[in-house]
Amino acid sequence: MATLDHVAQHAGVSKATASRALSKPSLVSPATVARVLDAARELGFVPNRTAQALAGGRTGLVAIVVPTLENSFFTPIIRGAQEQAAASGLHLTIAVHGLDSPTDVAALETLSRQVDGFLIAAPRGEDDVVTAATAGIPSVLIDREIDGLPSVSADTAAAFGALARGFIDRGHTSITFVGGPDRSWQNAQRITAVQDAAAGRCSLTVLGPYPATVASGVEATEAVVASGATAVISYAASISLGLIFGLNARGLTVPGDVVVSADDGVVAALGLQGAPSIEVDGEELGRLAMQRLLEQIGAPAGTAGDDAQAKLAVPVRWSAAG
Amino acid sequence: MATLDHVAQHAGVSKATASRALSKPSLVSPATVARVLDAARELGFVPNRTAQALAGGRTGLVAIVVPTLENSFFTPIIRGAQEQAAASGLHLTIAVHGLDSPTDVAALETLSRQVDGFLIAAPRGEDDVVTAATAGIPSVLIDREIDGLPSVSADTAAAFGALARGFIDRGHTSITFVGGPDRSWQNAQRITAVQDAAAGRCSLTVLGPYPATVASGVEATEAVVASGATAVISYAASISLGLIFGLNARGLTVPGDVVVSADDGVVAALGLQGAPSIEVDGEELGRLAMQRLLEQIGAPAGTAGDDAQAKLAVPVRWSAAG
DNA sequence: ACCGGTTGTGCAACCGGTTTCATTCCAACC
DNA sequence: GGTTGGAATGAAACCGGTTGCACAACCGGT
Repeated sequence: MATLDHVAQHAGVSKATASRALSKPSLVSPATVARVLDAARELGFVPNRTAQALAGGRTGLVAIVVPTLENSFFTPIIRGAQEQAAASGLHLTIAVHGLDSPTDVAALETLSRQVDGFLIAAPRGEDDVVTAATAGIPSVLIDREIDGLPSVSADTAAAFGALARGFIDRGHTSITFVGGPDRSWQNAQRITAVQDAAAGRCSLTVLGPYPATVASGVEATEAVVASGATAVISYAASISLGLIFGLNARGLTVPGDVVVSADDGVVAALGLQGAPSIEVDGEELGRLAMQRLLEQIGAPAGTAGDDAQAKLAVPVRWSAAG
Repeated sequence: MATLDHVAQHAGVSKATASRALSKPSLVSPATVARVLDAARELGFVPNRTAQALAGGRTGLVAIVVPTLENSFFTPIIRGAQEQAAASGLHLTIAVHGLDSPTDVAALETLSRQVDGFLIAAPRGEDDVVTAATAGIPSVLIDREIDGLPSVSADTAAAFGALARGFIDRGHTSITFVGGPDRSWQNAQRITAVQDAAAGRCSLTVLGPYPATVASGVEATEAVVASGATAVISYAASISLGLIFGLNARGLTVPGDVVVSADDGVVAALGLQGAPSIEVDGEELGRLAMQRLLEQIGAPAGTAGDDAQAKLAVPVRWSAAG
């Protein structure tokens, strides 16, 4: 395995110069840089990241904290973050924690000594727990806002409000919102947005909490039917799927008898005509968050914008009526 | 931040002794070990993994290669692997590659210099491509077998055979298998198993390839109906979900008119009475694979068994008829 | 011809552990 | 009583980079 020493020798320069030629070429004369680069290429030199980490004080590893891998909301985020990290030569490691217990905080504290930064998707953890976990290590929150911490969120609350208004505009007079975990920050935002949209114009039932699974959607069917609503806003694709199945099983058609919001994929897959869908671009969310983190860390990366708490717009689409 | 030097000083021993007391206590007198441990605790000493890695020649990082994060088959595997790795103090990083192109192999070659080992879930890559990627680095294949490489697979082929026999025993005379990617190793195994089970006893239609998504399951409905089968074996939970929706949309009940295999979760969620389900314990798969890898690397881990190519049984369940 | 100010380069220290080798000490043995 | 061998420990080399500091060469300005 070729080391920097070999490269330096091969290029006829010192180790220090070789190092600079590779990492800070501006400090070295162009001719020397070229010689070193040639030598490196000829020898197939790949810098040892561990050594770089030890000397440079950075590990080249960042962690993303997600409450679960099973919820398909997080996977595109991870993919986006991973790609962005890879583009800067960093590795991404995944920590699965709800960040809602002291154990989780302790685990993160240990982890924080081994990585350069955190991307935190912790919808449920208390503000102060999340804040504690980010102490002393560059961090970016995903889909969650806490005063004083940088974050990137999808503006689903706005989308849900638009969804409710859309339903009202289309003549619905009774809407049911199928909500997520009680302690979820986004869930609270969404409920507020839907309530604001419905206020005085339409009756609104708020159900929940329901976990984001198909089974849970099926289970929610009974309460949805009982609510008498003709329009349903669900917070997760899997719940919509379960709801649609549950409604069908009771002889109700979707979107004939009841309109259920879903995501683009479900609406297209099931051919739901006239149904609204919203879709969070999770990959973009992950990418943006990672960009912010890289900036904080001081790693090379395209610039992500400057507002500390960025909002990503979430489009609402109404599929063509049949 | 306390370093080994501080600990050594605090305990009144040399750095070398402190190091040994912490990592190879058998080489040090019990009394000294105790002193060092006390000092470490008092100072809140956390070993610097980067330094350990540089000195020890190991990075403490292992990578898992998966073709996608969107397919829910892989997420439990990742979780299992992650937990097992964490238990040995190692980090897991995720590389998303199909391992079916030269680019992927090059990316893995670079990655291989930065991690201690690979867990490879590459259903589609050619044998020799996968073999090339594992050259020179400890690797364990997941759900895929190639001569000469250690692997851990779920015996879904056996389960699918049992499923077919179960259908036949229950009087079905026409079975359709909805298959996955053409180049998937497991898919080939499964087709063979189903064919063997059906041979001479039952008519069999093999459809595919269909990607593992709900939309794809909906799309497959037409061909399934055309096949005239009363029993359907699908290879993925998402496809079963799409199929069930598609069949319902055509006025066919499941499992009344057509019985569709699914996984435990779907059967339970949808309350499908009398339907068969198979379920791969992905978490266990990931855990076992990681154990094997840790053994190869020489990291501390419980022993995983000794056959190089391990098979994990996949149970078939028939839910109670209504 | 002399000087302050870049620019380019090399030496050596340093990051924080692990490991080799030498040394010391003491018990067991002939 | 002298030798031998194993256990416990320390000094220092080492892993492979990065970086502070010193030094030489070269610049334009007076």
